[in-house]
Amino acid sequence: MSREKIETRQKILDSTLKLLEKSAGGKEVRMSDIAKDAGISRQAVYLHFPARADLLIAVTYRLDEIYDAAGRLVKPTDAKTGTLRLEAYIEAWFGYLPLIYGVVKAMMDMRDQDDAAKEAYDLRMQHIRNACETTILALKNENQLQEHLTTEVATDILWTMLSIPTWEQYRFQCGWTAQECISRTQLNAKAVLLKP
Amino acid sequence: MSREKIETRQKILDSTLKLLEKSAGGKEVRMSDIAKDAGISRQAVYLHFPARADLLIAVTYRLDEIYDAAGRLVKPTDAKTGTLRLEAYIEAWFGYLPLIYGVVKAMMDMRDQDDAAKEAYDLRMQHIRNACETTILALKNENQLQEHLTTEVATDILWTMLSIPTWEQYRFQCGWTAQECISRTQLNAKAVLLKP
DNA sequence: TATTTACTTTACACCGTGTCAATTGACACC
DNA sequence: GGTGTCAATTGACACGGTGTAAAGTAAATA
Repeated sequence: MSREKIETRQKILDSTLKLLEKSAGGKEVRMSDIAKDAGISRQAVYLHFPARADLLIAVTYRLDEIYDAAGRLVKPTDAKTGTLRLEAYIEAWFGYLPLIYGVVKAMMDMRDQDDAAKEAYDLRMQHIRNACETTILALKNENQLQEHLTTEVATDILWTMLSIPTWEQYRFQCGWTAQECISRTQLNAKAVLLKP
Repeated sequence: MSREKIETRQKILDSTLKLLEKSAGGKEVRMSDIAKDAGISRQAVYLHFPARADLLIAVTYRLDEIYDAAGRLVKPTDAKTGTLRLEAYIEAWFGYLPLIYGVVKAMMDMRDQDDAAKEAYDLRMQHIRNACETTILALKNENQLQEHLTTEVATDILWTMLSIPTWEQYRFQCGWTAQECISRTQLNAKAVLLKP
């Protein structure tokens, strides 16, 4: 039955997830490591996922299920004011990011070797950008946005403040805690985007 | 004579530089490409540089010579006020970065495969951070720094605003021009760091 | 003339990804 | 019981890129 097949597929996904989460650099997680962890042969992995990139992409979807990405990142929409919404979104995204970091990192590394990986990554980043844009629009509607900023430029700026490399730098180069990344980014975003 | 040797070494460095600059992703510049461009055998490259990482590192030094990195990045020290200095430094660094981007990118990609490359890269970033710190100190001395910011946190923030991934995002994801990267970052830095 | 130096050619080891073919073991259907 | 099929196994291999090793060449130098 294909029952077995589905179970093995899950095992592969879970093992990949586990390995990527622990060695949060992604690079030293080879197909053979995944196979070994899942208790199957390396070739069996290729039976379920034609290439490493496909596996990584599938893992990101699994991840979203597990942590309810949609729910988390939509919640800030409830906020009453634009400013609160800005804060809530920063908190939601930078609160979610640490959970998915290992996998995201692996995707990033894969980008310049595999077009599908690049596409999947870019799509995700585009989602973040859209969320940034609606947040900026909320500010603009309340006439809170700095006058010299167009919607687009403001979106670019917020998007970059919330980019993964920015977070990585704060977290690992500057040694900030995850909470500091959130609260300081909230302050910075307000300083840059909002009227005085 | 070792005259020949030195000349060949230069040829290798120049070819590497040329190739890295044009295909500004760095990844598809192989040792064999470099050799071909320099008009020598691949093995001759290894005669001069034990490994790819060593070659890349050597290229960064060559680059600093060519563009007078030291001169450029020290000039902002002349600025009369802390604010001017902040602006001058952002302009200097983000003006220099495009020139060296291809090589820097190659170094970044090399980082997680080679410890020496990582070390060299980190050292360079540390230099940037030091410059950020002295800039912040200048602001602090003039009592221009936001009260809620310690020197260290302010340095971290500026350093991250000036990080290569941040610039990459502005430049290639957001499509900003090099000049926009400079002027908008100047505005943002002032908004975040300076008292209102 | 003999040696050294810079480089060449050829060949190969290593690693990780991905492919292929032959085989095994389990279950299902009639 | 025989047949088919499906998941997975084993073992081998191609490819691309880095790096190593050895033998040969041609010119400069002592």
